[in-house]
This record gives sequence, C-alpha cells and structure tokens, in this order.
Amino acid sequence: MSRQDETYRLLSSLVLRPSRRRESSRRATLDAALALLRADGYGAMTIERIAARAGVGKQTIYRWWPSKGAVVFEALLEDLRVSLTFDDTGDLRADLTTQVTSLSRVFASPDGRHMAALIGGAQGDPDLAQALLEHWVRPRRRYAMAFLQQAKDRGQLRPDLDLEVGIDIIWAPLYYRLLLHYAPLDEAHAAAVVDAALTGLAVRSD
Amino acid sequence: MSRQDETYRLLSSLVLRPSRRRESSRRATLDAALALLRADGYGAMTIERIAARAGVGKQTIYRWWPSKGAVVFEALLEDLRVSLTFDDTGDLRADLTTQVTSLSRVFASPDGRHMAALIGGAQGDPDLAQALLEHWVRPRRRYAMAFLQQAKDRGQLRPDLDLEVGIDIIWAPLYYRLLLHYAPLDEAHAAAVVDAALTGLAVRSD
Amino acid sequence: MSRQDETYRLLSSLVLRPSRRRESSRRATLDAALALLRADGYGAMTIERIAARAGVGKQTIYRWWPSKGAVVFEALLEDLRVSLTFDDTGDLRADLTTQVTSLSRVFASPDGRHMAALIGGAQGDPDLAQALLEHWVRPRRRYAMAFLQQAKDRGQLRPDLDLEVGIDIIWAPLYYRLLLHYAPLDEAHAAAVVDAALTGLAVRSD
Amino acid sequence: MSRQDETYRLLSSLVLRPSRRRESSRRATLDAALALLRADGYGAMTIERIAARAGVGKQTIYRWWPSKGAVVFEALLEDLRVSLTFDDTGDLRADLTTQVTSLSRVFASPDGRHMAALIGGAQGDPDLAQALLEHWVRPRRRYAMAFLQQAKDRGQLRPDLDLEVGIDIIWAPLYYRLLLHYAPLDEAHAAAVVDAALTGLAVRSD
DNA sequence: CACTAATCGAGACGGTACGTCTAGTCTTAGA
DNA sequence: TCTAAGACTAGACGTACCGTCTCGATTAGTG
Repeated sequence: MSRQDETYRLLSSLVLRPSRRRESSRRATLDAALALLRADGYGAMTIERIAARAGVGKQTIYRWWPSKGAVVFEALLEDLRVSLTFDDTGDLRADLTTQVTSLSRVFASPDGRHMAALIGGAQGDPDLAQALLEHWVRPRRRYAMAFLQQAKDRGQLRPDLDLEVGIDIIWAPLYYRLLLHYAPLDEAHAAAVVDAALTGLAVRSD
Repeated sequence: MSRQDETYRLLSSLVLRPSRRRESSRRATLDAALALLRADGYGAMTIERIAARAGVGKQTIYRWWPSKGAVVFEALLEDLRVSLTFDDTGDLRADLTTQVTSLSRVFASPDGRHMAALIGGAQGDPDLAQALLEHWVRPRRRYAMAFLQQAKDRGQLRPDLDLEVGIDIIWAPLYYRLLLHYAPLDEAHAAAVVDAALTGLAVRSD
Repeated sequence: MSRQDETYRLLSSLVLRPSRRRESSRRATLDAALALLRADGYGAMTIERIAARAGVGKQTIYRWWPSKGAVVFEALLEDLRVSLTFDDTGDLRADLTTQVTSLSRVFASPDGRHMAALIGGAQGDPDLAQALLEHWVRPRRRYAMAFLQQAKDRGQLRPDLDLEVGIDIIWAPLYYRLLLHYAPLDEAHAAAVVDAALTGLAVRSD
Repeated sequence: MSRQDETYRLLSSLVLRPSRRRESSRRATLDAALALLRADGYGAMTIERIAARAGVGKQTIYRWWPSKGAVVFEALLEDLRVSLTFDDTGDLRADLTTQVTSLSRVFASPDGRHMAALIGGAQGDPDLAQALLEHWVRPRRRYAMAFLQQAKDRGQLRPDLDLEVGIDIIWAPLYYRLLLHYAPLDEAHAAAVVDAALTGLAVRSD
C-alpha cells in the first residue's frame, strides 16, 4: 500500500468516514448473537458460530467489534432496554425501592446470568470492560447521581454524604449477589437493602 | 475368596481409601499455577502450561481438579492467607474499618486482579463458583456474621436489622469496585463506606 | 435470497466447487511426511510432527487426508515412481524377470520397509487400505495383466491359465518375503520365482 | 547388594528359576485378550483394557510379554490350532490342495482378519515379528518342506527345484490376498493356485 | 510352619499424541 | 470495494494409553 493510500484510508476512517458498513450485516450479527446467547449461554458462544448463524463472514465481525463480549453486550443492551430514569414522587424510599427492585428483577431473570457472564468476561477483556463501563455503569450512576442530588437538595439526605458512596451502598449488593451466588436476588432483599442503607445499621447514638 | 474377605475388600476400598495422591505433584502444580498467575495473569494461563511448568502430566491435574479455575483458586487462596478474624475492641466503627480496609488493600493489589479474574471465571465454571462460595464467600460471611451479632447483642446495631443485608451493604461495594472498575479502591473509600453504612444515607427523621 | 439464487448456490457448492485448497500446504505436508518417514520410520511418525515440520496446522492435514497412513502413502508413492511398464522384448522369461527384479530391489531397499509398514498399517486403516489398492495394487496388476495377456495371445502361456492366479504366483512371493521376514529379498530369489512359476514345480507327466 | 548376592541372583534367575508366575493370571490375560480381539478387533485393543478385563495388573502383562501383539498372538495361536500336518496319500496335487484350502479357510474366517492385523502389527513390532516367525511361519514351512522333500524323493517334483521357492509360490498367494484385499480368498482360488504352481504358467516348450 | 521374597491387583504418575475446536488472519470469487 | 465463504497457522482442549513406579496384600517355596 502506498503512503498516499494509507493517508487516505486514515483520513477517511476518521474524518470522511463513508462508513460503507452494511446495516444488514450488523443486524444479522446482533440478532444471531442474541439468539445464541439466549439458546446456549455466553460461555458456549463463539464468534465462529455467530458468523455462521448470521450468514456473515468472520472477518466482518472482527472488523466492527473488538471481541466476542463486545458483540454480545451490544446485542443484549439493545434488547434489554432497562429503564434508566427514576420516577421522582418525592418519596425517596419508595422511589429508590422501585428502581432497585426493577434492576433486581432483571438480574434475577435469565438475562441476569448473561449480565453476570459479561461482567465476568470483562475481567479478561479490556474492550468489553470499557463498553460495560461506558454503556452500562456510567449512565446508570449518572441518573442515580442526579436523583440523589435532588433528594439531598431537598434535605432528605445527610448533607455531608458522599453520593458516590451512597450509590455504591445501595446498588453494589445487587451485583454482589448476582456474581457471588451467595443467595438469590428477590424483591424482599432489594427493599431491605434500600431500607438499611437509608436508615443505617447502627443504633442512633443521639 | 471367602464372603468375609470380599466384604472386607469392598469396605476398605470404599472407606479406608489410602488415596495414593502424591503430595509432591500437588505442590508442584499449585506452585506452577501461582507462578504463572503472577507472571501472565489468569486469562493467559492454560492447564497445558501449568502441567509443563510443574513437570506434571496433564492427567494428574485433571484427576484432582475439575477446572483451571479450581487449581488457580486453590493456589491463590493458599498463598493469600487474608485474615479472616476480627479484632473486637468494642469500637464497632473502628473494627469494621480495619477489616474492610484490609480486604480493600488486597483487592487493590495485583492479587485483586486475580481475584476479579477468578470471580469472573466463576460465572461460566460451576466448579470454580462452588469453590469460591465454599472457601471464600461463606467463611468470610461467617466471621462477619459472628462479629456483627456480638455488636448487635451489645446494642450497637439496630435490633431489627437483618445482618445478612448488613454484611451486603458493608462489603458489596468493594466487590463492585473490584469488578466494575468504576473507580479505584482505596482506604478512604473503605472508611467512607463503613461510615455511611453505619450512619445511613438519610437524615434522621426524628 | 430468491429461490433461484438458493438453487444456484447449492448447485455451485456441490458441482463447481472451486476447491480453494492451497497447493503450498499440500507440498509442505508431503515433503515433511517423506522426510520424517526416511528419518524416523513410519511407526515413529505422528500427524502432530508432520504438521510441525511442515509449518502447517493439524487441521489442514485432517481436512485433506483421512489418516496418517494416507498422507505417508501419497508422499512415498509420489517419490517412489516405480516403473509400471514392461519392456516387451518377446522373451517372456527375461521380461518378467526384469520386472520382478525391479520390484524386488525396491522392496529390499529402505523404502521396502516403509511399504511393509504401510501395508501393515492398512490392516487397521480402511482408508489406507483403499488408497493402497487403488494406487498401488490395481495399477500394477492392470499392467501385468496386459503383459501376460499378450504373451498368452502369442501362445507363450497355457491357454487355460487364469491370469489372475498367474499374477498371484509370480508376485505374491515378493510381498510374502517383504512382510514375513522369512528370508531376504534378492535378485536370485526373484529370478528363481519367475523360473519356477513359468516351468511349474511338478515333473512333466507327459 | 553384595557381589555374591548379585551372582546368586543371576544364577538363580537363569538356572534355578523357580518362576513363581501365576498360571491363573496367564490364563485370565490370554482369555481376556482373545475375547477383546473377537469383540473389538486388534486395533481397538489396548494393554490397559486387557488388564482391566482380566482383572490383572498392567505390570503383570508387561512382566511376561514384550508387547500387545505378543499377548494377542499367543492367545490366538493357542485358540486357532490350525493343523500343521499333511496327509500324505501319494496324490501330490490332492494333498497340497487339501492343505492350502485348509489355511485359506482360516484366512477367510474372522480370525483371518486377526492374523492379518498381527502380520500388520509385526511390521512395527520386532517382538511380534519374532514370535510370528518362530511360532507360525517356520513351523509351517518346516512341515511343508518335509512334505515336498518326500514328493521330490518320489520323483514327483522337478529334481532341480529349490523347495523354498516352491513353498513361496504355493503359499504366498494366500498371504497376498489376505493382506492386500485384492480379491476374496476362496477354495476355488486355493485349488487354482496349487494347480498353476505345479503345472507352471508357460506352455511346455518340449 | 513361619518366614521371606517374588508376584500379584490396583492405580497414580510423567508423557505423548490423539482428533476437535476456536482464535484471528489471509485468500478468493462474486455482487 | 466490500462481502461471504472458508482455508489457513497456531495452539489449547480433554481423553486415552503408554510404560514405569509405588503400594499393600497374597502366595509359594525354603529354612
């Protein structure tokens, strides 16, 4: 390849980006990925099989996604459409419980296992980890942060509270149970977590 | 052979079972696994390489461990020796902070990445998941439970508190940060989590 | 995809089949097989080692040959190029002796051991047996048959003779000595066999 | 071990040789070998399986036989008991035909495939080759030689005939057909071979 | 008749190769 | 030019046997 070709290619990929990417191949790939995920589970999937089922060349997948996890995550995310937004009724405890319960239900469903597998896969796949952070973790925390900030502004939360830590305390237990299989995820647990987080474990010393 | 002999033979083969497992092979395998883990990371390891480095037949590994993850976990656990026990000075907040900080330090160290990889691997490896639950999660929670129960008995915790939920709220954030890579694990975070969990997020309504 | 397209696709895959087999891999495989055969002998060879020496993936070998024996036989046959054709000088005894001696020399050479190993291997490898029959036994017998038929037409052979049996009697002793290691193969033996076969063992009763 | 001990040991092993070999183990091994040969064929057998079926330690087999082939050959030979002796009625052609047909029948039976497998195995197993030569080939040829010598003495065979070559010509075709699978072995073929060998292929030139 | 050493069954061991699978790259024909 | 198809190198998978090596538990023959 000549120097000029190279330059052109670089420019076009960054700037012009005609993006001859064929939408039909993208769709077929994601559909196949989702179908295989639901049928066989994350571990049993391979890029080879996704390509075969999608009627798409392997190269086409490697061209547009950095790893198996990235394909599967995109497919699952597109399908999952878990609500990000909070109802803000003013009843802090109720609104939080609604939100936490909603995620808990997803985690308890078959798709919960797939999320777990993806988080698991991300431990050895930086691209997937990146995608997960960007398209799952950060948006969720952003909305939660806004919600809690409003509650704080209304004086419903301790004024000295670090909201990042608050989010950790409320949501981390769901991920813990999802990934450690210590005990099942259910609505009672979700509600109890919100309750304990808001009230605190310690007796009131004042 | 007499009937009695036969019975004896059967019993001895089932019950006494001298288990001719050779300790030297076990040691070599675990040492090799640990060395490779530290050198290349969990993802880059293979049973083949563990066997080669240990100077052990692959079959010998497959004979005694159900999966790569199980070998690595046993090796890491043996080496880690993270303290399980709590100092119980009576100062609940201080004791919890000490304990949580200690685990946080492990998670922040290189071995934290290995623990993350193992928890990740457990999502697709039931044997590893089982081992993790049995030899990591449950013992830790058992000690934490005893500790919190004593605090509760002393009247330091809310009498209506579900201690399982309490443990979740205190420790889950560490696993969350370990696995989701949202933000680094450090001592300040550990202390803030303990603090928020004990005090609660909400303003005191009374 | 239209119905016609589908039909075309099916037909082209079955009939046209461009066979994208890469000649360079075929060559490297056969060369490596021959080199290993000559160096270590048939028994000590493995598909693994052929692949390694050829710089070829194992799968590529398994894709195109049904067994180790089939690869080795193809390699040896390509290299051996034993003459099939007969000089037909009209002197039946001399021509046969020339031909039998020629094969006897091959059998007495190092390649003879390899042929023996291949015939041995064919006893438990139907694919190799098939290849041996198709590319060694049958062509040889076809030429021998044509030669003997001409001699018979010229009145040099008994008119009631079953030529298949005639071929057996002349050539089988070479295979017998090759495989049973009863006594060495040499030119004197080859000539004696031709002589005895033509003349017969019995005294002439007329 | 002292020098004297060593000497004693050597002597006793060579001379006294109490041979504590347990006949029951030998029997069980050979029976198991034969059963597996008949059930699965030579290629599918392993020393491991023979030992397991015989209820015998692998070491015991390795102690007394040099290779799988040697065990199987001993087992088959013990069971086969093909007649070695010739009826000598004076009718040379008839007696030979009887004998050749008898071996042809064995080769055409399932045990023929096993003999073929053993001859095949002998190509890569010197111990088996040795056993085959000693206990199959040589005894057979010895008897044939004696028989043909008598015929020669009676003036039924050409006085200048090399009897080794004569034996080759008569019996080799059976081995050829057994091992090359060119055409089936049947009684007609056996008779035709004897006939052609005795009479010769060529027209009588005198 | 007890002793003692070879033999036995069992099966773990270090190895090697098997045949399969998938990764990720490369080649080719066709749209 | 980009795609699908799929062949390619590479190498791990988990299994099967190899032949060697303990390990106690039988056996014989000997002392």
